[in-house]
Amino acid sequence: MSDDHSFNADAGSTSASSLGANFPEQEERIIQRWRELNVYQESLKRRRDSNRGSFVFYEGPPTANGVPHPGHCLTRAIKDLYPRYKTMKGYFCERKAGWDTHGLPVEVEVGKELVAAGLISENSKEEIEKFGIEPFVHRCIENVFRYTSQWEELTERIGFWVDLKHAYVTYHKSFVESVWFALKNFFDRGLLYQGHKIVWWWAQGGTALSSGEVGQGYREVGDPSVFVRCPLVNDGDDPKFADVDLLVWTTTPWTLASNQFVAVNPNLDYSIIRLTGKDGEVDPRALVVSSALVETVAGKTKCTAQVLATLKGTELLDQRYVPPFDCYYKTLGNAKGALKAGGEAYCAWRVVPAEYVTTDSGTGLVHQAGAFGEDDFASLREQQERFVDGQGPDVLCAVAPNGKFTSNFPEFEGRWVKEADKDIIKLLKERKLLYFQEQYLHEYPFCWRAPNDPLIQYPRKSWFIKTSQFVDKLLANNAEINWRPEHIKDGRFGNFLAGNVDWALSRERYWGTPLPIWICEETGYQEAIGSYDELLAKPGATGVEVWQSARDAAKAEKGEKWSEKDDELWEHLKVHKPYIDAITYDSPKAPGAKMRRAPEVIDCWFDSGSMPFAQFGYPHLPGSKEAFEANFPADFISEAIDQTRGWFYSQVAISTLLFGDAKDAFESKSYPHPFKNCIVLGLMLAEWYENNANKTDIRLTEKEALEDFGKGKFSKRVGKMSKSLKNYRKPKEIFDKYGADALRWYFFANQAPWNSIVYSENAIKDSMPDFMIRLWNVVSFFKVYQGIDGFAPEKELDLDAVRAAGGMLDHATLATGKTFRPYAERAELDRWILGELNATAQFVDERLAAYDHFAACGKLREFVDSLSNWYVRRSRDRFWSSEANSAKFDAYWTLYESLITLAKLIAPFTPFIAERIWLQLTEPFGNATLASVHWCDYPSANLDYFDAALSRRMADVREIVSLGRNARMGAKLKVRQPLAGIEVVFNDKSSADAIADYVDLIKDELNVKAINFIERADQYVSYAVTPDFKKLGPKLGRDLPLVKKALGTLDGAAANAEMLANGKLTITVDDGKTFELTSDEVLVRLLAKDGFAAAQGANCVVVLATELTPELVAEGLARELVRVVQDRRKEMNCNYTDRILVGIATDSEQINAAATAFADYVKSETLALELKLGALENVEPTNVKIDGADVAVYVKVQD
RNA sequence: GGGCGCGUAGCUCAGUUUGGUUAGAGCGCGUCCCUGAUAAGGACGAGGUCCAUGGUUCGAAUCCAUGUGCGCCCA
Repeated sequence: MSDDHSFNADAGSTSASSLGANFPEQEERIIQRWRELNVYQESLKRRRDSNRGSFVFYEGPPTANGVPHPGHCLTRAIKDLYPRYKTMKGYFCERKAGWDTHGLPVEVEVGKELVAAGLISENSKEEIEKFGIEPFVHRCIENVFRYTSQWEELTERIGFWVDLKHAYVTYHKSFVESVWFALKNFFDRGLLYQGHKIVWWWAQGGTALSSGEVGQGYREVGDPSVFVRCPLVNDGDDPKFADVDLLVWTTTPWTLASNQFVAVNPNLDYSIIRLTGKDGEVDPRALVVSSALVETVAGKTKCTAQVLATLKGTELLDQRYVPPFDCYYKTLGNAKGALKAGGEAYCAWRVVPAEYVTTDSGTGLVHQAGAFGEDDFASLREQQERFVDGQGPDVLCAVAPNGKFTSNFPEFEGRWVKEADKDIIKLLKERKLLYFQEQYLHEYPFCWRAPNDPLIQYPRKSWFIKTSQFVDKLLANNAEINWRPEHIKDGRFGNFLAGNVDWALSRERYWGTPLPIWICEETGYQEAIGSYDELLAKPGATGVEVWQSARDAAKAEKGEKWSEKDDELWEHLKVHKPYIDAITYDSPKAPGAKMRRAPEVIDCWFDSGSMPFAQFGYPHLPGSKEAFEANFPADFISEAIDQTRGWFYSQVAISTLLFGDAKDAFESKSYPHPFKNCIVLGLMLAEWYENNANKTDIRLTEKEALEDFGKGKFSKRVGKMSKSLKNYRKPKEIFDKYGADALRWYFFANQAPWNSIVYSENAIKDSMPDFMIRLWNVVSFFKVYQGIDGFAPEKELDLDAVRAAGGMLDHATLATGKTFRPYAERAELDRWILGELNATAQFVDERLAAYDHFAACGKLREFVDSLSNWYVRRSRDRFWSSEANSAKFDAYWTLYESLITLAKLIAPFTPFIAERIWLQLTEPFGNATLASVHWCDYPSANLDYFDAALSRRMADVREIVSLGRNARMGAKLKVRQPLAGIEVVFNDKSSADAIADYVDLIKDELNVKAINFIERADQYVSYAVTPDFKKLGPKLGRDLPLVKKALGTLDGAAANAEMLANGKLTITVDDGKTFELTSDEVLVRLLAKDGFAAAQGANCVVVLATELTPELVAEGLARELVRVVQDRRKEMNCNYTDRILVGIATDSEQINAAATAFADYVKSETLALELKLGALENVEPTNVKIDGADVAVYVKVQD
């Protein structure tokens, strides 16, 4: 590292030509440099013992078994921004990468492969088990890291600094054992239990589907909607319930055999009605329906209804009824159980309450079969809760896992439930229990792997974590988290927590963290195991040999190719299926019986939520306790909003249960944890072009669509990225065309991070000019003239002192430069931009500290605009002047310091261009300056240098110039034509005095000879007086509109005069009241009068002198000549310093005269040694028209 | 069906927490200017029922209520 600057950041550039932008190419070079110099690792090392302490970042683990897409670019960019910023602020911020490796997505991928290879016939559990769990799991492991290299490439290319070498991996033994530790803790505290869960079940395939899979398979179908009579038992002998049927509604007739309850909404009104048919026949049995639906229900069978009684839903509760089928009723109909509250009640076939029952459709009474719907199951659970344990209703289920009826429903035994619907309805009709049936259109899920198989809801045994017991704590923890945007806290996330249900943890699959529960084969006694060693230490533990022999066999097969990596892999495999299943031990409860593992694996979200401690192998690995303590909780995490119920929840839930903040937690930690700040990102959308004739025929760019489909034959679409449609572009395209900084800047600067963002090439491209390109042009400008003028800060500073000060070239260091003058001695323009620089640094730092990079970007963009379009533009004369005076050095030092500081300020946002600027500016210092801008301290602002009055003055000056240009435009007088002068009319003199120093600047900018500031000029302007609403609103209230009206009718000039004379104004309004207004309670605006070349702004009016004298015209022509010659120089690729000879040949006497009169001016502007009237020999002329005359211009470089 | 978010110029979005009477930016469009910083730059213009309705208020894009359209998540 002795020669840090041997790297030429822009090889091939020469001092007298500008630096091409070439962002992508230069970024690749910088990546190379970072790699070679270990810049990231070094940046950490430099902060290891920082007295600022550490800043903790958690990487939410992506799944590496898919290709990274544009959405991942966004998360990785945001995840990089804050750690970089905090590192520069002095914090030690490690960034440990991680990989999510378990779960169904991996299994599905592998299953597909096996099908494609002909190794299994279909992607089903049965087939996989036939194939063998062992080889299947091995294939899963291989699959997990299939796209690792693509991920690593993307990570490096986008500039995401993260420690990939020491990444945590969820299938690693240490990680799995950490997860076990947490689960054992939960089990021992009674928080992990076995229960039932209603799942979407693919009966033909014998497996449950995850919600994501179910979501893919919804289709609109027509299902039967049936209205069934259930006679009330009326054992209370209430006369109003005699001969009454409940009219019960369902859309799944096949579940009626398993009916257990009828639900009503306790808050609704119900009516008992008597129906009379069209033919006058009176129904002998009355019906109970929702009062709101009486007419609708009666109308279905064209009956008229007579209301016999109206009652509240609550009055129906606990009424017993006879279910449509007696499968269970015949034996259990009179079963009772003891209630916790005392007394006893019938277990089933009662009316129960359910708030979700509505009157939108049906009858307001809903059939409930606990086995076949989540709502139904919740009702069942609610009922079970009322009873003493074991005495309440069990789940009734007349359907086998294969989707066929069991012997409990003998009429239909062996028939597929969905197919039986029709015959079930027929049977109901025969038994006169069917009131009405119709078709009902709704969305219903089908299996995504077998699109003709409808899914059914079905109960499965499952392991749960009692998260619902901790709702208050989850909410208390959540309340302390700083969410960006804020509404997540009480909105989506808070609501989700408030409605918490127990976490269904287990999965009946193969590739996942095994559930660490061992069960006695005889007594059912259960134990949780916290680590592999603990397991082996159990009395009578055996079964390791299964793993051992498999490993030996693998080793033998691989022979010499066996490596350390294989050793590691097999070490991890120890804790996975099927090897872990082979391990058994002696049951402590039954002599001779074995403890065997519960066969399930766990939800992979539990893995990711465990990463705060599992990434360190806590608490088993040596040093893990220290590592965990030092890195808990995280200061910052960020993911997209889809993680609300994913990683955000899994982390908060596990952390709250495990670490709580009270005695019932494993170890008490104060809220919030496990993260303090979280930026929730919006969704990334794709943009594509769709063939109007065929919507699946798409193109990713407008150009391709135009070529392939033809004009007007396609439409632009914006929407979710879809793997199947392949409607998004590869990140690499953007990197290669515009660079990673361009993409990062687009993400950071274009919208608040929680808004959804379109991944659009045009949008990315469009966000470049006003920041990246403008900034680069300034750097390029600086380098060009620095080279010409030989401005060399490294020669003015003491290199040892530079090094001793940290090599960061901060203000104090630069101030020791020989020609560096204190700000106070510099021109207003310099003091202005340095003030803006400090204000910008202050603002950006403050916004980043508040996790508000969007606002920070706005400020940075504004500063670059000021620097480029005002500071450099207005300082060009000083850079171009041939004199080496202090004004020139001031300009160089000001620009140099601005760029150095700016490079540091933007480093977290656009790390590549920041590095490149830093290297460009510090290269000559050799190793006296830091080798990377990312090792620097983040600039600290000194607001003493920011003069608010000066900032305002400059804004006024810019406004005057803008108005002047506006007036020129109106008068059609281009800026190249000099004018005699302008008059600037102010309302008060102080404004004019304030900007008196800028007369030359304004004259130059507007190309006029003189400026007059005048205070009142009634010939040019009139005055409009309006109230200052903010001040007068509270004071005048209702009278304000009257005052406004009165002010509007005043003679503005007179009112203004009175105000200036007395400092106040007395007005009488319509109803005769009089008000006295002080001058700061009203606003006076100037209005330009018609008939002048003038423009009005907020504070002043600029009036142009439009008369042209022959001298002014001649000067204008001379400037035309300069422009033509400069154009020619550029065409000829002259160096900036080349001297030339110029010839002008024209018949226009005016032009000849102008060339003669302004020969010196033309020569100095164009670096011409000679200006000849007439042709140059052996030179091709350029023919142009100036002011209507033909002119031949000859330019030749002087050797 | 529930929850959350969003609705501002042709397009993409700021502004809304803390109400102030002339609502901003970029892109695109039009007119023009400038140019040895060139992946440039600048000025000006056209373009807005700030989703709708009602309310609070001297005053509403902003606060409240209701409705509506879209998106996301869940059912």
